[in-house]
Amino acid sequence: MQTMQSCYAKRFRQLHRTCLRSLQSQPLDNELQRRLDRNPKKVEKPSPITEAEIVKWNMAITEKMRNGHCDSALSLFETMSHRTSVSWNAMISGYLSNGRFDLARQFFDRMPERDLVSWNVMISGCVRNRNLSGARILFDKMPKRDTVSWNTMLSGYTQNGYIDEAREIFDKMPNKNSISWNGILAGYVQNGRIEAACQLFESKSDWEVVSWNCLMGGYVRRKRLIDARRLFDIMPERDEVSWNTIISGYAQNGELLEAQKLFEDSPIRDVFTWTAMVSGYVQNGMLTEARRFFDEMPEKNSVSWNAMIAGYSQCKRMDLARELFEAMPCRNISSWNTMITGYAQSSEIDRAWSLFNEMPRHDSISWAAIIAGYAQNGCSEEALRLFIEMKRDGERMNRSTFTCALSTCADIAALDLGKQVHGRLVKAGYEMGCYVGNALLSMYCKCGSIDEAYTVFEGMTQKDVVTWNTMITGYARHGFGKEALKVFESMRLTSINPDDVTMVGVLSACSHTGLVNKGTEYFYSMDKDFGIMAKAQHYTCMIDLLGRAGRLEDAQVLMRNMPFEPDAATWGALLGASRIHGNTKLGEEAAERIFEMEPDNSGMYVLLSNLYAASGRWSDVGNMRLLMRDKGVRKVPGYSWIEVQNKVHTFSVGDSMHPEKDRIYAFLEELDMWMKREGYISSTKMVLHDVEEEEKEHMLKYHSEKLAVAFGILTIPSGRPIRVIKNLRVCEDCHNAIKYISKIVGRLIILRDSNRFHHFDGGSCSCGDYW
DNA sequence: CTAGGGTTAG
Repeated sequence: MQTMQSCYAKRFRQLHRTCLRSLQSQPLDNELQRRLDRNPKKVEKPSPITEAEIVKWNMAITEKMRNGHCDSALSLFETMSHRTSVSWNAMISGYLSNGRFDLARQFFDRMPERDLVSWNVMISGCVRNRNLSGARILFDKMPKRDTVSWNTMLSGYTQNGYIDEAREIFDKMPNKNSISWNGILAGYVQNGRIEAACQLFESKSDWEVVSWNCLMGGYVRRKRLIDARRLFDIMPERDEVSWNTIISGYAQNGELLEAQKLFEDSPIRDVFTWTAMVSGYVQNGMLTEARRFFDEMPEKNSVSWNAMIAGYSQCKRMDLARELFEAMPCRNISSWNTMITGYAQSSEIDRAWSLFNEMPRHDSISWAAIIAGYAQNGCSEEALRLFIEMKRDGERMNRSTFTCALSTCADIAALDLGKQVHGRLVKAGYEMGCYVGNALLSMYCKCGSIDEAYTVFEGMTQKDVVTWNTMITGYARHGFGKEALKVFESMRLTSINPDDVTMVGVLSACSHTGLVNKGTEYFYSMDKDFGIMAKAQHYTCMIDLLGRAGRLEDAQVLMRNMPFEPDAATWGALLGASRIHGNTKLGEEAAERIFEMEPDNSGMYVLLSNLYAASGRWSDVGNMRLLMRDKGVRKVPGYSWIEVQNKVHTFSVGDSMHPEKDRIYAFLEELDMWMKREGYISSTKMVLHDVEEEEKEHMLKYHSEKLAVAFGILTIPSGRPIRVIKNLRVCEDCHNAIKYISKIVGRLIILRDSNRFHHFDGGSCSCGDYW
């Protein structure tokens, strides 16, 4: 067991390294070095500068930095003839608060004599950048440490979820002040260990009001309003934060009457109090009330405006949001971001984009919002292009943009790009926690690289239920049912409980592998073993499982007895089973029900016409086509794509646009000859087995997936798998043909269709011709 | 340069 673990850890590191290598090294910032090395401007009469003057200069630098004018601060700094460590520190902390960690670090490394504050500033910069190991190195290296140094390390650990390390720091530190005590308390609170926080809180009595508020805030965040209120009532002194915390607690949780009562009782009503009320009403969808409070507010800041704008935008009232946005006296970056998010989520991506271009400055949230906007509106390529632009803009990727990038790569199955993102992730020094790790795992699964997915999975030191589910479902969708079940069995040995998603994965794994008895066993023991009630999805899995195994009768009985109304997916499972087993009558009935529920589902017409074709009812095949035309069912054009050397090549049926088309077509002709020699017979009569529209054999040969596969064989070096993605289900003839092709050329071909993965190898497919 | 409350992404 132990050696297995370290073996995977090693493979995980190797994967990291290969991803890192695929990145180009970043150019060094030589320009800055030149500017710093340049001699300070010679003053005609070198008059001795007074201490008061130095202080004035330093304050000016701090002021410039506070207003975000890094360049003016730098010119001031350069012009100074006497720089004290305070000047250097002002530059460093200025850069840090303006998000320029790299420049801050360069100043820190170059400053002649670092004082205690310089070290502390730099450590806090690392912490704010979530670079804990960097912070720790500095902390261990610094010649002298004061309480601030210890506290910075402490809060660094707690804010990033390392509560054990934080506790170690806390226990070791020689002098503790009230900030240290509050630090460890906040650590427990922020990491969800509210009981531990409570215990600590009871172990001493001289807590400051800040800590009372902190614990109360913890209860509020966990919606434990009664506990929060108990603290509020007994705390020895209350400040405005105490009042605002309890008020916003009630407001956020829908208890607006109580919130309003406290609002009136409160001795101080500041901007926070008013905004809490507005946002409370907003979050409960009570926009009129929110607006009344908003209008009555004696003073508003940008956050108050933003809360109201967010309210309108969450209700898709972008007209009203826009009105406020235009009217507000000073917008901050959040206002812009709120508007962009609103437009993106109302499918008005063009408006989001023009605001994005209008806004004065972008932060990581603006980028995440616009990128997610494009990705969610189906423009994955555009989203990925923006990532590159984001880097050019100097915005560093954070956990959010990384996960967003990974899921976008997963959507279009861009494995090479995904690996580059993986490389950047490693380079940026992110620890493989669940948040990032799950996205990475899912990317490898959806990009068809199931082995690398498993490497990531084994390498992850922290796994949550999502991690396990992703791996199980990943294996199931790739047709590796046994592996999926193995993962599930090892999950049962951990303390993490399976949930309903896990069981959908497990059941579909059984179904794809034909493990009828095992699946049935899991299905009926779900409730007893894990306390999971079967949902409609689980019944659909079971109907699929029984149907595929040819037990169509049992499948129908189960469907009749299920406590839900069958939906299109359930009938779809039955239709699929009927197709495999050639039960036309049952198939027709299922199809009819589906057409009633989802008249536009073109995939189902295809499935039904396949069924007719399989039983030789050719006139019905023709009728289906007419029916589709009459009902105006919009055919989704089928296309496939493949990534070669970082570029995505897209093919549609009979494609004649690709620059390499002559080579591809010639190669397909040659392949065809070989395939026929091996015994392949094309099934040209199955006219509608795909929504791609063609009838003749020579056209069928050029289905988009065949074109993409042929292109892949021609361009991807041998030994590497060919990964092709198709937006619809793969058609039967292509599936058959690709099996032959995999044997003839001796290559592994991995095809992702709209439903699942097919691994073609040596003439057979991992789906066992069941899909 | 290290604590607690209101807005924006995933």
